[in-house]
Amino acid sequence: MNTANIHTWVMEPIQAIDLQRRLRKRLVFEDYAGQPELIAGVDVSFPSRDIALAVVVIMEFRSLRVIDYFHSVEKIDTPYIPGLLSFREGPPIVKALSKSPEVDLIFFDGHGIAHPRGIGIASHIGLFVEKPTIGIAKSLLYGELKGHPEEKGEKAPIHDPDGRLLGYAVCTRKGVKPVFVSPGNRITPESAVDLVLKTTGKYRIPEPTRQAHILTQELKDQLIL
DNA sequence: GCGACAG
DNA sequence: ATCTTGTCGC
Repeated sequence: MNTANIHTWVMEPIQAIDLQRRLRKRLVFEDYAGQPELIAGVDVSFPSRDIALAVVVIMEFRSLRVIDYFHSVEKIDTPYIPGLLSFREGPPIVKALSKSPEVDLIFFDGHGIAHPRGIGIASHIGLFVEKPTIGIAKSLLYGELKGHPEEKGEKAPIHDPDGRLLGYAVCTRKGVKPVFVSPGNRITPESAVDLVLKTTGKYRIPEPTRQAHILTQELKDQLIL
């Protein structure tokens, strides 16, 4: 009997893949079309090979102003393997989220369901929270793109081999590579794109994730190793 | 066997 | 992700 649950992170790749196949069945495909008040952006940096620093930025949706942030530092032995990112960055992220206040929506650096087994980091971590999560990746991991958005606001669908919609490549700034948006949990591809565009300013990366990334780098330089 | 491969 | 300088373009 396998007693592995969502709180289990350390295991061999084969076991991790098996766990993903079981966990993806728990994902909820309902929609979230409300106007959030508080949102969060999550990112992770590595001050050294096996030390991960996760940051959760809390911001106000309407003003996109950073209200507060929380972080955690953890020793990580799990290597990075495409498709298993959540097993490497999950531990510090969940710990930082446990220190954070409740928000209405969370943005992650990586994919949601646009993943080989339909459960990227935004989806996996989405199972830990009771809120909608969105995955925003800087490059494609899985799925086929039909088109190339060129103007800000335009999007091109990402489909799996069977033609099912996984998410969208979204142009967040004219002339630059699009960001790949997919639902983490409890949200639809369309709403995810809508919220990404509403939280995008003058940069390619939406503010939640962008601010989290900036803080992750600044805090890294303040650590005494 | 070959190519692809989030951060 | 991380290691690293300058450089092309809006």
